[in-house]
Amino acid sequence: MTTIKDVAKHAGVSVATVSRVINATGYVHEDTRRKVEDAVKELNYTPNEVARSLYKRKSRLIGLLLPDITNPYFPQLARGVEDRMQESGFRLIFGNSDESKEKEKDYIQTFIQNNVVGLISSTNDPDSSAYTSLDLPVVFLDRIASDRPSVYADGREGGRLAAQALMERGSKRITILQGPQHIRTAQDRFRGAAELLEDQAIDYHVVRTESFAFADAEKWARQLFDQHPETDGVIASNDIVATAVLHEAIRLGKKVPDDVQVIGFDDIPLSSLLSPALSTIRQPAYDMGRAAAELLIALVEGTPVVNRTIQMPVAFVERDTTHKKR
Amino acid sequence: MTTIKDVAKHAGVSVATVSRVINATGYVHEDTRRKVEDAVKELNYTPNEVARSLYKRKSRLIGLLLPDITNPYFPQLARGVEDRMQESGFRLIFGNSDESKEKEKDYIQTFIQNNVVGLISSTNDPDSSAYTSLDLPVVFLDRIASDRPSVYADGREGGRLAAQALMERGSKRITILQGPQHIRTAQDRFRGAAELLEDQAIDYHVVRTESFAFADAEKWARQLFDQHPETDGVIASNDIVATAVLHEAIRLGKKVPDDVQVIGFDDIPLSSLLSPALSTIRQPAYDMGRAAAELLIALVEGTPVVNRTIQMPVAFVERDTTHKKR
DNA sequence: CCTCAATGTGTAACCGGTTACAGCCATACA
DNA sequence: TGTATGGCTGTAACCGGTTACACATTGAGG
Repeated sequence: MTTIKDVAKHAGVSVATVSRVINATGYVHEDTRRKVEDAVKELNYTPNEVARSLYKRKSRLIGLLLPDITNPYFPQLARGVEDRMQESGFRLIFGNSDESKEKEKDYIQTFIQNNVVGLISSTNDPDSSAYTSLDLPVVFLDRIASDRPSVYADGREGGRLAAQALMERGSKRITILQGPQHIRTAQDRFRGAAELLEDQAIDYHVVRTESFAFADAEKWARQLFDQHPETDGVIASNDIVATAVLHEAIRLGKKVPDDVQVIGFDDIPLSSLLSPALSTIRQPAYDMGRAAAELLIALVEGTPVVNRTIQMPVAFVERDTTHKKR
Repeated sequence: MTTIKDVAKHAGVSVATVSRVINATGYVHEDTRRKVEDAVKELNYTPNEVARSLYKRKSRLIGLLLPDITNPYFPQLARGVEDRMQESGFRLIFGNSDESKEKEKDYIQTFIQNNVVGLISSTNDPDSSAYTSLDLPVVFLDRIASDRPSVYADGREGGRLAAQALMERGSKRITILQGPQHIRTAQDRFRGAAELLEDQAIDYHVVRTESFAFADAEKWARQLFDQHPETDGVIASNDIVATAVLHEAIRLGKKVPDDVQVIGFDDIPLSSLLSPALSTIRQPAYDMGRAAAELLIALVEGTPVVNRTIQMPVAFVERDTTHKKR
């Protein structure tokens, strides 16, 4: 490995001068600069980030903590984050937390040990001491921390949109799958939907669900049609759960959307490929990832930030599990 | 941030002794050890990995380079890698290459600058100088580099299995979607299928395809039924492409599997959720990720390795886009 | 001709760890 | 009693950069 000393020797200058050239700081004579640049090129030198990071107590690394990259919603977030970070020369250290506090703490610990300059996390508990006691810039992604930087979609509005879509398309006996209690964004969606249905004095039922995993979702889908067989409209807590509902409905010989309409949440890539294609509330996951990255970069670089919490818009995506409107 | 000096002062010993305690090296008196351990606990000290890494010229970081985490096949690989690495205390620096050599080089560069101890890559060109000139352990994942460590599925056998499955289930006029020419694993699948059909003297056509993206796949699906309308069996280059074929078949009013059978490759999570659910050749993506991680760890730690190239088994997964066999 | 500021460069300390080496003490053994 | 040996600890060099500071040179202005 070639070091700054090699370059200095090769160019016949001191390491300080080489450092000045590669960082474009201080005074360097034009001729000297050229000599150094030639040496750098000739020796194919690139500075060791570790040494830099040690002295500066800052790296170009960002920690990214997601519950599970295997869940089809998260790759899009991750990609958005990565693309934006890459544009500004930051790299990602990545971890799956499996929603376990233990793992989260573990990762945060090693992130710090590696001098990351910031952290993007989709945690269920932004108020845990693991985060509050951190003196790193943190941005919460797809999660809400009232007074701290976060980027999330307008779940409340999403819930309303879903309820309204079903209503307008003739569903009378709606069942809402509530989504995990400990995930604030899921509860916002639920509240949005429930709220609107109550306003409109529409009859609805609620089925509690505990996770977003498909295997569990099948169970709740069964339970849904078991307990509320008269249901003619389902608002699922996300697209995975909606898919399970769709399958169960078909298994029971119900026609979708004629016997029962289904709406999901997220608009993961899968949704448009199902048959019937899933109507859903779209979250702009990729853009959310980018926005979070952008926000974090501003925080890291000390650029003044006007909006520390960014709420992204959601939209109803009409496909084939809901009636065409007129 | 508390440093080793703080701990040393607090415990009334030298930094060397503290270092010995936390690394369990050299001689340390039992009483001293306890004092140091207490100080560590009290100050909540964890060693700075960056400083360590600088002196040792080795970190606990691994580079992971995938084409696109947004493609549903890769998260499973990534997760496998991550889980195994995590078990041995390694962290991942992650990047999407988009199959661009430029980006690959860029990432490899910064991986090196961060003293990663190894690299796992799904590159299309393992023989590029970017890899051959590297003096880091590299494991190629889902890609084949004849003489260098790699983990991949048996595509040839997969192709054969696919062809055989269609044949046994009565397809007479089979079309194979060839898959990108520059991806060796895709060509192996193709060759396996073509091989078997030739052996059995079965009539088949080939449609060339250039990528795995869904948007492109729709185009080729159209082309397929356009050029070879009599096709009664399709071997797709992967599940994404198979999904597009499935959609096109349904759009054309063809019954699947009665008019045309379809087989994919990969068995991504999506496949079982489609209706009809997609029959496919399964690659054990998660396990492949784990295996690659395991191999790399052995390489990094200098453990003797017997098999530097690991070929994982594939299997036919019978679902609803092929006839049930009797 | 003197002074001062701007330009240009090198020396050495520093970041936070690891480790070679030297030195000290206690015990064992001749 | 002298000496070798093992146990234990501290000092300081080192990893590869950055930067404070000192110093030299040059040209402008009085």
